[in-house]
Amino acid sequence: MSEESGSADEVFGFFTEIGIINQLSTAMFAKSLPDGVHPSHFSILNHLARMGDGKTPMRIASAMQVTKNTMTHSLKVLQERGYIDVQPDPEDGRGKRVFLTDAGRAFREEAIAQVSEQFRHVIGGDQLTIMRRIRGDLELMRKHLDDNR
Amino acid sequence: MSEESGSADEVFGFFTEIGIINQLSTAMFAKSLPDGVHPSHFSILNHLARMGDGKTPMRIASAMQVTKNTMTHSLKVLQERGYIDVQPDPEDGRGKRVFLTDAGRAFREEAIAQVSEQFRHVIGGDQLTIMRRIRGDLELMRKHLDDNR
DNA sequence: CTTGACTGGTTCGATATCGTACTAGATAGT
DNA sequence: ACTATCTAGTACGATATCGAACCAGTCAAG
Repeated sequence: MSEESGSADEVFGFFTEIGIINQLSTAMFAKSLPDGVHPSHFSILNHLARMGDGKTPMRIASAMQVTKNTMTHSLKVLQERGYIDVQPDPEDGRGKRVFLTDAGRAFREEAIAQVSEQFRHVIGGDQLTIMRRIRGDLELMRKHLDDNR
Repeated sequence: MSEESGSADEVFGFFTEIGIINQLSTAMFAKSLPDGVHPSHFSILNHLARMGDGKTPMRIASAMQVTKNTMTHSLKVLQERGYIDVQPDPEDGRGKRVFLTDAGRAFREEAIAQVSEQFRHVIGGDQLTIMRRIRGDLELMRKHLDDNR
């Protein structure tokens, strides 16, 4: 193998490792969420709670790294469950604004409690140490990929 | 916030970062694959080429971290495309064995070339350095999650 | 042997996601 | 002011994935 395919193997192996960790953590996450609520739905609520609501669907889609189609679908689900309130954007006739309802905020709090409980059994001191150690590098990698996609 | 929710935030942020990297790399990967071939399909071919074919669907499913339902579906796609050959397991009346065809091997080679080409433009020396630096920690984390799910 | 528990694989229904195409409103160029 | 281009959101079809239910073959306990 040439040095190019050697690094290709390295790159592929790296992203494979990332993929497996993502899948295992997402599955664990999904299991600790109440029935029928997908991790991506929770992420939207979490984003709105942390960064402030009243954002447009497109802004949320960009932040969540999904297409606007997916966001339309996810918001419909959250709206049906009464966790968000979607209103027309007063400043842009095309746009909408997404607001958290009290039920949405309550649900998020509850979900965080359940997820924390679940993860407390799996994530120990060693794991936290690893997370803190490589977090910066992960952010660098993410930013680079994001800028060069 | 208490120290527990503090570490919950840390954990959540870490896995979010992992998820975004996974999504960006998968999307990039998918774009550099020929029409209609999903990254997961390629991964199966790659696994069979690297680890040797003749494995059962269940073994492949475990290695790929997907359910057997998904494997049934993926194998059907690969078979329709003529990339694999599925035969009954002579040692187990329930089981099957999956073999790569010449077309499957050729397709894998070609895909690797295309993917390498694509990634060469995005993954530079800095990124390789990061990958090498955190690869060991990622493997530790993956193993831990895998053992404790 | 025979029966009960387990395992490999398939089928079915549900869902999250994406790509393409479309509509309606906004914005820039002339 | 008009037109062309761009953008926000939706609709539709396709697909990957999962969970639950199911069938058929294996295996162990008596």
